[in-house]
Amino acid sequence: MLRDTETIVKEVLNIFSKYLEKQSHRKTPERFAILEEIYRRNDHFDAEALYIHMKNCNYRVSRATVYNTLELLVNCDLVKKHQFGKNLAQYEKSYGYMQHDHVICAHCGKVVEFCDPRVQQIKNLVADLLNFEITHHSLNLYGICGSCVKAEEFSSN
Amino acid sequence: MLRDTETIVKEVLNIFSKYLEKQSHRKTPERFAILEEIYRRNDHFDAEALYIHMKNCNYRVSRATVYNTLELLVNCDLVKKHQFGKNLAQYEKSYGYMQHDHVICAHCGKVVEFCDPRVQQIKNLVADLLNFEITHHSLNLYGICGSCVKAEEFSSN
DNA sequence: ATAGTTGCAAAAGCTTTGCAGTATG
DNA sequence: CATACTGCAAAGCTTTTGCAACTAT
Repeated sequence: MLRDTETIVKEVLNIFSKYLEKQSHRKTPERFAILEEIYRRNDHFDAEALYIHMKNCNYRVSRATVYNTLELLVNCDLVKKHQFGKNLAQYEKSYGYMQHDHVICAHCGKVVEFCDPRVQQIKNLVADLLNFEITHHSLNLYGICGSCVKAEEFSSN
Repeated sequence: MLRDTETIVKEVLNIFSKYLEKQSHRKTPERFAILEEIYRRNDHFDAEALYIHMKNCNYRVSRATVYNTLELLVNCDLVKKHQFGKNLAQYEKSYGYMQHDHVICAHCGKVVEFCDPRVQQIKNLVADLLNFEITHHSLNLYGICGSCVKAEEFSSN
């Protein structure tokens, strides 16, 4: 049974609050507002989109604070940061979500998530063989999604 | 038996030449000089480092040409482009190399290569399940390498 | 009270683009 | 000889930084 958004928002605000306390960081309204906005939205987003969205909601935040807060949220594992081949960081909320990786359509930009236990096996083996303490990973598959393939076939006929 | 650098350089220059011809692109001395420099060097590099290196070797090239040529080389599979978590593209020569992935040390920046057949299995399964034509992928593991772990233990004692 | 945070704007860093000149096919 | 390519410099974009004002503790 999936918990509703309100419950999740409460939980993450609480987790963030405890994290800030532990790290002796200040609990500013901006930080909580940004976290809340992230968890009320879906999908992947970049820093600029989040900033614009905050502005549209009449929050008075700066880009600097958005970047600052995103970094904190990444550090306490409430948000994941990705790079899907472009020079642009993409973020996504991660609390309560299963660990997953991404397939990206090079044509339409669509991002689809998937999960494969073999990724963990690879991490374990590499950590062992190469003597690394692996903290996280990034696996992106790039290609063309079904609908874009069809569109291509259509236009070439 | 590994072929020597000269042989490999000749082969890639030849491959690039044929690629340019096929695509009706011009065979300029700058393009070949850049390819040759890449294949005479090792490890990963970024566009700026390559540009500086060309300058030091008294080639008269511009950044624009470096970026332009790198894109061509990526397109004909002679060079691979990576993003190791930073907003900075890293490149590496790929001809004659086994397909591999990377482990990156978050402390010292060291990049180690590894190869695991399960990556291909994952690609096949995802292509099938999600109906994608996968063209390439990027798998990076991030962590701390053995020597950096030791250094940490040392400094905390 | 004091120092961590904020907003703003400027700067930084990587990459792309516009343009006039050059050289390839 | 037409035009793709080049160098150079400027612009573009994302992200970071400096600083004065503010505010959480």
